[in-house]
Amino acid sequence: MDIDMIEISKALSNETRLNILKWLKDPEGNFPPQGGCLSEPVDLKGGVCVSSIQAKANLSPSTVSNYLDTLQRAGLLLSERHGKWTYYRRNEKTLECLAEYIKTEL
Amino acid sequence: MDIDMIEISKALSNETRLNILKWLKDPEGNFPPQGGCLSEPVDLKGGVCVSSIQAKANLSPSTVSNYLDTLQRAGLLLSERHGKWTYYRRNEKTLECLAEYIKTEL
DNA sequence: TTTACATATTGACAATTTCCGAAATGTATG
DNA sequence: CATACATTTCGGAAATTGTCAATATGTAAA
Repeated sequence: MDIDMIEISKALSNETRLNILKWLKDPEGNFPPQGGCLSEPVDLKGGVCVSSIQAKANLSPSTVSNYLDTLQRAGLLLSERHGKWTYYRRNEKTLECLAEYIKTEL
Repeated sequence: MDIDMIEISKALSNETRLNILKWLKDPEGNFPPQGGCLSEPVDLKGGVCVSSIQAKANLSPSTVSNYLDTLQRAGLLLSERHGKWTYYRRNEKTLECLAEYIKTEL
């Protein structure tokens, strides 16, 4: 796993994006139940759809979509599409690597 | 110790600033001997003066001075003035707290 | 105290980022 | 297929950042 420290730092240097990351630590506690409208039951792995995140962030859909993309490109989030919805969840692997990188390389 | 994650992330989202932080992990290996012009011998604690860093970064003095200030305001560097020179060194405490913060809070 | 040098601050301009509304795309349903 | 809805992409205005040259400040030495 390679850490693009600049990309990650840029992604983390915004309050809302930081909040999204924290909120997704506890999806059940921070968001309404997900996947209720899906025809087939799917394991969403704690993923949350864009509109739930958008409602909590209180920013426009396009901005939130953009933020989620930024976090994903930095490797901090994973996304999975089911029907109309895109579910985003944390990429714990990257977070672990990041902590390790800071401890040993930085 | 409180971590201002946004301030720190902004400071880290620039290649040169990231390099400065890494260079300062090994001051003896990366910079010429420091403090040679001081009248009294002082323990510089691995600190490196601005002009040495500027020479290695290959940017203008004002830019480098600015970058060092940014890193210091984020708590990542410490500075100490001796005579005409300002010696900058890493603030390991913040780095440790940062890694810990990412592991537990983020 | 005049000079020289190390660093910091200021002012300017280009490049990038933030954030939105509008438009486009994908997907399910009538 | 036509519609509705979730999300993404696009285009642009405002704010921030990158970077420098010029200027200012602090300090030591002549």
